[in-house]
Amino acid sequence: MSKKKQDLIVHGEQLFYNHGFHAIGLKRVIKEANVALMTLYNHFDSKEDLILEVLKNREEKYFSMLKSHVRNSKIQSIYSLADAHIDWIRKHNKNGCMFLRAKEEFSYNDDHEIVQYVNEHKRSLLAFFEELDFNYSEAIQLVLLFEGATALSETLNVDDVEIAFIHSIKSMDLHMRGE
Amino acid sequence: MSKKKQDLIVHGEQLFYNHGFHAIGLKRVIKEANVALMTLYNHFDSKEDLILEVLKNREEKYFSMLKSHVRNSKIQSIYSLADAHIDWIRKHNKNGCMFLRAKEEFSYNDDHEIVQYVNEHKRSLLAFFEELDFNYSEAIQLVLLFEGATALSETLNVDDVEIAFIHSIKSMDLHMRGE
DNA sequence: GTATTTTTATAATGATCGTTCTATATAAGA
DNA sequence: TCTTATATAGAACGATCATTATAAAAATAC
Repeated sequence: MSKKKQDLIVHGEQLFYNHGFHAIGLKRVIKEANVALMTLYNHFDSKEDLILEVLKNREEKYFSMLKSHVRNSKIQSIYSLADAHIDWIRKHNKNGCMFLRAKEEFSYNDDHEIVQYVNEHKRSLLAFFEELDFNYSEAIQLVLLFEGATALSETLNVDDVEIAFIHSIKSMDLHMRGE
Repeated sequence: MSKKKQDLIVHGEQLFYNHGFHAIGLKRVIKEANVALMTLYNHFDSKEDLILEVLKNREEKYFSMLKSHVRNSKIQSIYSLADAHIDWIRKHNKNGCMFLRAKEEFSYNDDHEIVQYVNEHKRSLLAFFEELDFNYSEAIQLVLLFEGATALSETLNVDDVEIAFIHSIKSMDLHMRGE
């Protein structure tokens, strides 16, 4: 991938995530990426096309991070994944889930490519847990806890969120074993 | 409160919630509320002032709903509150938490009145659970589950979310009793 | 019924938006 | 060296944005 294109994606991700998709204009993106406007339109069809590529790039980073934390047993995996998710929040997610934010901002049209992409992304997360041999109900519970940790970190101290998050995972773990 | 002002708040809430704060212009709000532009500016200082009043109105509705579901014991209360929260999601929250969305869209400035208000709102929710005699750790866990249910309902079937949500509450309940 | 307040429609402000066009400059490959 | 692809700056497009100004119409109060 072209260096300029990469710059646009990297700085686009930062700006869109920190300020919102509608709030950030392309002028700001090209300024931050140090790229000419026509270079942006050379690499991307439109603003929404850029946003879509930013999201795809972020999804790839997140899932490859998750996959690197899978352990031998499913129980070991969830604690490892929970730690990794909190680390991710600390580094990249102080402002909520970027995918949900994208869906929210473009939800005026259910058929919108971005909306559909986010729906697929969340289904992928659910499928990821199911592939670790959690059943559907358990997988949903895990996604609920992951979403909760992300959302809660927007307004509360991440250290406190981490404690509650791990505590909830533990409760779920014990509950599962008890059955 | 004036009928016109009420209409602006009601329709503003719907539009801002469904499409985003930056994505919706005042023209759209007054059109939907059937009110003249100058009437809007007669009742509100600015767009952000309208947004703030919309949020305050929504907070009042949500908390009064929650309070009406408090039961005699804390354990009875959390199941009742969990049901009520899922009902609220079904009725008003298919697009995520409006308060978090507001914070996200105005987070370019931490000192922003809207950002501070949302922080206070979330602290109020935490305090609400603490007043039900849950300790700080338990209260955070509950808020995490509530946030998780709201976020998850954006992309997954609410019926499925409800099952996972109640299941998580149950796990937490049992874990608390076990100590 | 007169006075006062509220609501209305319309237009202008200056700014920014996404997108397109033109034309020039730079760099790489043959 | 000639060609081709890529990047640049700058202007223009039509549209929309929040906000303010003006002045007439409607509703309300005394």
